[in-house]
Amino acid sequence: MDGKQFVKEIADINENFTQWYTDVVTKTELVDYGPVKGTMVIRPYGYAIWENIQKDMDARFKKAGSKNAYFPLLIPMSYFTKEAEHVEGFAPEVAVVTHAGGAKLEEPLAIRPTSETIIGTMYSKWIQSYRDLPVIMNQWCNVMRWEKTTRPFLRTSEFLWQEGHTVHASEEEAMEETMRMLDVYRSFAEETLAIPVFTGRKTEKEKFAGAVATFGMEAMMLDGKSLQAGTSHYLGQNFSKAFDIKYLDKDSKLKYGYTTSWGTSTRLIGAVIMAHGDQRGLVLPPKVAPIQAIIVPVAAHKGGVNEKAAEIETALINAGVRAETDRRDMSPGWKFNEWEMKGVPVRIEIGPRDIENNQAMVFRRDTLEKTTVRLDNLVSEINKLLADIQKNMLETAKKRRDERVVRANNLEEILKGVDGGNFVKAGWCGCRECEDKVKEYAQATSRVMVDEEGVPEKCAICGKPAKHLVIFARAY
RNA sequence: CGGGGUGUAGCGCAGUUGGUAGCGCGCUUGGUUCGGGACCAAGAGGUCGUGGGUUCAAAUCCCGUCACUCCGACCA
Repeated sequence: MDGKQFVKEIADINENFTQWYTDVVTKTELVDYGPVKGTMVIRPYGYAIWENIQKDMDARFKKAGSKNAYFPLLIPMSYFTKEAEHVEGFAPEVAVVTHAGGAKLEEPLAIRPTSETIIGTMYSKWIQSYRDLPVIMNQWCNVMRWEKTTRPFLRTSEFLWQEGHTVHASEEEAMEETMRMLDVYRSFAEETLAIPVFTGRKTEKEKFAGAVATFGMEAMMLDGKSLQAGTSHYLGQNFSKAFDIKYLDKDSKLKYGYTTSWGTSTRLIGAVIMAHGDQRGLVLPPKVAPIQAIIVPVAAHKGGVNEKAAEIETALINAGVRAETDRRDMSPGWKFNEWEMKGVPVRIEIGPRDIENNQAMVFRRDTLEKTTVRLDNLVSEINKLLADIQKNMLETAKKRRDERVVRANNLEEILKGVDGGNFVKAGWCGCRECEDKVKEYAQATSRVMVDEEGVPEKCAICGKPAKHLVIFARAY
């Protein structure tokens, strides 16, 4: 048997990307489907990725002055009605608890779809003076949005995320915070997930319900579609006025604060899968891979093999590598394929012949290259290799993306661009009608505005003077 | 919420003139194997999604219902 039989297990990545994705998340044991429609069970292997994401991102938040807290899951329905746009935007997808303790509740309770309302309520109690500002808090939690169609990680009824909520004394400071966190997300995506992203402001149509301005980061998936991988919202005084977040300023005047919120979710795991995967399955960036190096003993029944494998494992763990040894009683080929499918960045094969020659076979998942490494240098070589894989994955993804960003001067070109699996940059006059036209004609939406790259003269849709340079793409 | 598809062993499926359920993988036990999904032998595992109807007899025919899934409209 060659590798072909194995490859058949995962759908063809080019022929049916959706099926490929579903195969990858289930066959690699990242998730299982939950009993309630649209919910997912995150299995240990998938959850470990999330833990690595959390750890890395959390350190970046702390560095940016944020502290973690926790707010309740259940929010009185009346809280939502305080901000008009917010309630209108979220009402259709809020799950509501009507009964508890064996009786109907006086007031229904919303299962949080996001926590602006309850956090705003608490902030209004906590903030008195300009000395209390800024308030920068984040919570890691689950939220629930009753989506019509769902897909593991990308859109599930319940998902894990982090939501940061801040209050500032001035508009400038709040805006700065909004952009700072957007940049934290961008650097995290590139440095840790090895995913290049476009960041920029969202159009009115695409912004968060209740925000003054929404900024997002968009990542290109292997099929050329875009995934919104994180958002940072400038909320102005919309929420501070709705929730009465006021402080007494230096000039003894009572003023409303300016708030922001920012979030990323387990969708990031979906982004990693769809930005790096290949025909064999997952390809995980070393920084988030649950297992960075898998050791596969060959002919383990022969003397010294298991001992050598254990020795290598210990040395790697001591050097800070997440290493494991696969001691299952299965043929080596089976293990090779399984760990490749699961995206482990580095595989180390150790057998009698290697031990004799004081070496090990080392395989890297990103390029599928196999080399021999002397046992004396193994630990340092693996560490070097992991760093190189991390770097190479970003470069590869960036190159792939940059080749698929095109310009368009009219609707036909926009359609042609997205049909070819590209991101399309085009001038836009700023009106909703033109945005709707693109949606109707090309099934593509505006992702972010990247005005800093230079705004073209004319709107590609209506021909009137352009106000923005927009990236249009089909999106998840 | 509109259009299509599928429900049979853990997974993937086969099963029509209606006659009491099968294949591959996986699983268990024993043995031989082990450098790219090993082999032999013996096993375990099913109220055929669900409710009703027709019939001596239903996985199979009829009616209802539920679930899942794909494609559209809505969304991190």
